[in-house]
Amino acid sequence: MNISEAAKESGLSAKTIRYYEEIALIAPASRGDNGYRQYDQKGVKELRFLAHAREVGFDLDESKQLLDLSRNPERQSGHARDLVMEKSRKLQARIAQLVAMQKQLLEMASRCRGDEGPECAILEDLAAVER
Amino acid sequence: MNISEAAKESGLSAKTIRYYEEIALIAPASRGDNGYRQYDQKGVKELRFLAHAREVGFDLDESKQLLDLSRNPERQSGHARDLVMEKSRKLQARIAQLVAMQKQLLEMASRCRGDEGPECAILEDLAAVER
DNA sequence: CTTGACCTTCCAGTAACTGTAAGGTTTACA
DNA sequence: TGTAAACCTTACAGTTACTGGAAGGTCAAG
Repeated sequence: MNISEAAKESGLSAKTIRYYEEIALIAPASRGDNGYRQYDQKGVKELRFLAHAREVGFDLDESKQLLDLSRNPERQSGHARDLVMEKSRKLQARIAQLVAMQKQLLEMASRCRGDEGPECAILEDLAAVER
Repeated sequence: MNISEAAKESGLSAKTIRYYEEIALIAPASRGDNGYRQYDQKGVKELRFLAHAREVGFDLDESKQLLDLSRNPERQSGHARDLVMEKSRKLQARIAQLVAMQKQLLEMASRCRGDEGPECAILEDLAAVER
């Protein structure tokens, strides 16, 4: 199958697939007589794996580690688990940070009349020395 | 005051301040005889404003809009409020997305023994067609 | 007078792509 | 048979918001 079908099947864009090949995240695809990249089910499965890993928040480096692990029959499941738990911890921290931002935004908005006048606590909040 | 003191006072790095000047987010600082950038309280206040806006999640473009608003005495508070509410909505969506990721990570981890053996539901989850 | 801590500019690199240009191939249809 | 749309290719630039580093000028202390 050509790259656009592999894209459809995997959930990645054709551009992204070429990019993953370029940075050696995946092996170079075999080529047809016309020079077009050819993908089989095995290739698509790897692409899907990467798409899913990215979706749940792994960066490319981590996704590659996971993929290498999945390719290795000698693997230790503890490695995959460690990666996931570490990611989960980081994600938890990031969520807490965003929740705090959100709270502050709503607080600022509630103290701003939001009419045609110039008075706005939002702008004062941002200019203040400490928060 | 020199750039490193302005950095300390504003919470930005000296590098970042130069960068903000370069992209015209702030006006070019005046220079002393030695060519060093000079900052006064007004300049520091703008830098602090930007630092705070970034901290609560605005990107540089949005931060600039807010800063322009704060500089304009003819401003309408509704504009600032709109920016904040829009950001709040986007943040809410992002948080929901991260929470969903987090949930999935924990679910995957719970189904992986995490020992020296190769069996690991995490890797199967990632390889699966749909989730 | 030299050492260290400043400051300057400029260029490269980061993450993970996306956009665009310029061109070759394939397929459908009139 | 011609041609236009829809593929494919590579290569390079742009994105966001900086950070790091090199090469060199300036300043304050001892």
